[in-house]
Amino acid sequence: MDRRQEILEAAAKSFSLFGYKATTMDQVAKIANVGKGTIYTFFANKEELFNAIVLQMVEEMRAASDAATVEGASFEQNAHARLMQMLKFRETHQLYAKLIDEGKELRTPAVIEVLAEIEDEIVSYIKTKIERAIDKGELKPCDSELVAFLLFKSYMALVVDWGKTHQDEELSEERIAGLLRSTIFTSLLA
Amino acid sequence: MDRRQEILEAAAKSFSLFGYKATTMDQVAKIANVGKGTIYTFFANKEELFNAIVLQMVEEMRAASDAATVEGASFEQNAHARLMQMLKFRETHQLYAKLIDEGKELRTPAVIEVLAEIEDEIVSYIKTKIERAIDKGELKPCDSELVAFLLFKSYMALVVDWGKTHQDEELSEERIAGLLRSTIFTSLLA
DNA sequence: AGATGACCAAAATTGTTTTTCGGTCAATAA
DNA sequence: TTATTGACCGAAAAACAATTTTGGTCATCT
Repeated sequence: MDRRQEILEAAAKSFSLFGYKATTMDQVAKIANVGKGTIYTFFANKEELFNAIVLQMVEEMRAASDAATVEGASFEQNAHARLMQMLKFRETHQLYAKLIDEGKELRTPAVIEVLAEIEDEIVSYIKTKIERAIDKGELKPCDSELVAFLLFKSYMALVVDWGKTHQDEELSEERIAGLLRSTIFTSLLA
Repeated sequence: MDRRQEILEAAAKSFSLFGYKATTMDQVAKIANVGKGTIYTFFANKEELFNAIVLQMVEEMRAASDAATVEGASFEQNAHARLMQMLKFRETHQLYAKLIDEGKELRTPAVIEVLAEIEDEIVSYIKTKIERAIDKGELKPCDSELVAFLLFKSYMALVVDWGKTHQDEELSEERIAGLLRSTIFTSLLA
């Protein structure tokens, strides 16, 4: 068997279960059935191992988001589906949920950093989708970077933040879709 | 002189300078030139004294925001001016800046709570402005609560969050105004 | 009757000891 | 020769103990 793969799987399991800080290299070595030193022949240090795992997760998210896309549907429909899909990952995906919690509670720097990178990744993913829609003539030209940022932040606010100020009553997906349709999305149409 | 007023001024000074946690009741008593026990004849405890000070600040903000309003200007212009005004308070107003920092770094619960209340206050202030504009026929009917929330979060994202992911290069006010004009604001017009 | 500051328990801070953990590398195995 | 290992190390964290600070009270004094 591939030792590198064994290590990746063990690390993914441990980070998902215990988070970054509470995962020890001894722990990972034991789960992977390798000596601790072996890990360091594949990964320079704990943080690089962690980054590798997170990269895997980002790919999973991208795949899930692409899967939520409907060929031939409007930009609005697809953008909505993709953003909702990615935001659901925050609660659904064990590792993601764990990292969000650890970032908030423990303030682990490596985790905070990686969470910011994930969000950047999402924004630039949205940005490419906007640019493609502009090329197709579906949207009118705009500052795609800013619009992607605004869209992401808006969804975050409605999906994640709203519940915190309104006794955890989360907004229905329909209400979110309706609000954004009548504000941001229509303005973007060509 | 009014002992209650002396205490309020002393507390405002101390909270602004040192934050909530690092302000002691002995400190406030000394600055106000009263015995510590006297404070407790006017305020039930430290947190109530704190709330009284924050309430003063919220009034100041509301006044500053109203002052930024131009009679006869469009909803967009006034909403923009008011929101920018309130968001500038975050850096400008010594107490507000101190509290934001303390909430983030120290995590003082009383501070976090009060910061959330301030934001709620801002959102409901925007909400009333939206409703008034709808009544005047300037805006078409909408879910004023949600729109107010979205507007506030959008401004927060552009003014406060953008710099964090883009090496602290903050967006120009003109760029912010332009983006929101071409997305949210135009959609709201009647 | 209003104001005060010495006083108290609880909480925070500081100081000390013990344990844990990331990373290395000489020894070992293949 | 090359890949793997786990005992070992210093630094950092956790656990624990000792000390100080602080919000709040109340008997005393204007």
